[in-house]
Amino acid sequence: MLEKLIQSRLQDRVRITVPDANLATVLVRPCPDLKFGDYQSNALMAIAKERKRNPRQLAEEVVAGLDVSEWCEPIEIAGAGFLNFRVKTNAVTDVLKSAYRGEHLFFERSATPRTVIVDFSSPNVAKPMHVGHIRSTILGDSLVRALRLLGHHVVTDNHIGDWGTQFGKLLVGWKKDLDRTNLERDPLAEMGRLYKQVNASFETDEEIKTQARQELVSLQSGDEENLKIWREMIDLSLQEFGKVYLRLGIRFDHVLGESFYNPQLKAVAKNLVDVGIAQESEGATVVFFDESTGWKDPAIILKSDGGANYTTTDLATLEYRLKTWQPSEIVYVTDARQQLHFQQLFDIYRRWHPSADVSLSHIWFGMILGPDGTPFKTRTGENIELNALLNEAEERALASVTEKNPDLSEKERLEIARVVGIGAVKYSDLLPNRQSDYRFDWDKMLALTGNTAVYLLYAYTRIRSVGRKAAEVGATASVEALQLTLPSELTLAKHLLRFGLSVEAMASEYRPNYLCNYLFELAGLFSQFYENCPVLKAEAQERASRLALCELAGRVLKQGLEILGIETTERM
RNA sequence: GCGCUCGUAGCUCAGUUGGAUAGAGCAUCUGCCUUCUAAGCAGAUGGUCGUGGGUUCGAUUCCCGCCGAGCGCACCA
Repeated sequence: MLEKLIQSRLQDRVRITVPDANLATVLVRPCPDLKFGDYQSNALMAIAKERKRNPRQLAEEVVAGLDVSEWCEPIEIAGAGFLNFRVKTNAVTDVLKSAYRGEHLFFERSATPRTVIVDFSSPNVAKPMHVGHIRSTILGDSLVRALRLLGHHVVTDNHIGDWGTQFGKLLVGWKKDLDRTNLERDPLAEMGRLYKQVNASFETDEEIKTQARQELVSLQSGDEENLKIWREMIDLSLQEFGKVYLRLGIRFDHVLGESFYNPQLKAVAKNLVDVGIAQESEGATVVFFDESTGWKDPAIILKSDGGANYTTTDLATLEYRLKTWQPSEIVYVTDARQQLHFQQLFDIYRRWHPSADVSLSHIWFGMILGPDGTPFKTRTGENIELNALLNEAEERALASVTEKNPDLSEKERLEIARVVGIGAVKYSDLLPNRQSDYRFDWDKMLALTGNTAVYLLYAYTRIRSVGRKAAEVGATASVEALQLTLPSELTLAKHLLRFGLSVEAMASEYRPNYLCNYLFELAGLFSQFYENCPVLKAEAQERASRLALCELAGRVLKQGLEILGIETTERM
């Protein structure tokens, strides 16, 4: 919070001292080490360099006219030209007081809200969601939450895979061997069984192959019976996906699957040919790319059998979204392997609609690996189903809670296990840099020590426990009594002020790990405070002050976890 | 062959316009529960940031070469 005020005033001075400087680079950031101060700006060194000026001299010039004495001690110029700001305790206390009164929670809503479409999760009909969907789903959802909290208008659209060649096989299986009882009990398992069964004989059995092709053609040409079955497969799948999303606390504004765009595909392809972007090659309709891209192979728009593929669908989807919601940005959250596809998609779209004013971002992420460093699968090489994975997380969490706190009722332990188990899965997915592959490790994820959801949730329960005990003895928090005297109180308070920076950093770079690390530090600083500063045993004035500090730390921790899609619990 | 990403402590990983002595967790070792949940806290040990050059006042970060790993490159999505 304070860094924004300091930054704005610093920018004012730079504008006067160096009129042609790019003020967007004049940023105030937390110091890497508290001994330098609380906030710093390194911008003047870069500005001096561009102009071949002495950086310290420029710094002195700027600082001479810079008055931030309302919030800071005298500014220090250090080293090659760092500006170090040390905030006054009074200024920190004032921000805490306004937060306590509910005027803000250490972040500001964006002054320039954008409309952002976030495309994430996108499971395939007739297949259970599995580990491959975890990152897109959890990462995408947390980005949505962060953007919304900052005041942006977000549209979420689950672009499910409800069309494609797999339906030929599924229809054959459905008609030949559907077990209604199995279907009612576990629709996705039954559809998966049918698919596997047909698929197994597909390569060797010419008859099956022909049947599958015929069923697909028949579906695509509007055969009533096949359409009916297809719709039933979609309905059942959506119901099952809905159960998983409910467990994860995720909802979508729209579910417009690939099939929604079928009516547009031919026109899209024709238009691309008409304007000279697409051409025929080896029987297919394709788009070649400029030599400078280095992409030798073209993207296929229409296969030689006339069918469209996902580049075409994605182009139609893009058009529809722009027309329907006029977003300033569309964000696709998918795995790293689709980088080339999205680069090509964006390239084609830019050529197709050069004047479109929208930013297109592919937010990609790495793979989830098993303990041995290879892609995470079951022992038999199958994908691990998301539902089963969440079950195991809850079971493991339940064992942990039961061991640590056997006196709680079973009902309460089950609820805690749910929050902790789901939270642990989410946190372990959001903590690593999204672009790196990470190893899925149950023990690490649900470890009672280290940077885990468990640690953050435990810190939260300690805060809440202090609050409950205080209420029992009639002690109340008072923000007016707030005084930050001990180092651990002041350090904790200053960290609360940085909450907004971490949320903004997360939202602007689509990196939830920034917020995870902020919250881990917050929980650590609270624990230090908790060790060093008795709350309930303190004298009245101090007790009221510390209760207020606890309350604020609790609010920020809860809000931060909420951005990550993680619920909190009062006890554990 | 071309392209993308990566190589940081024994292990798993952070490292936010290039910035100040490179950080965390785990593991190992040492302390702290008659005190608000010890699922905690305090401290110690541990790194030529793959390697060789270059740009810079300053490089884990930017550029180039080399070594090693993963992934992707015409009709699946």
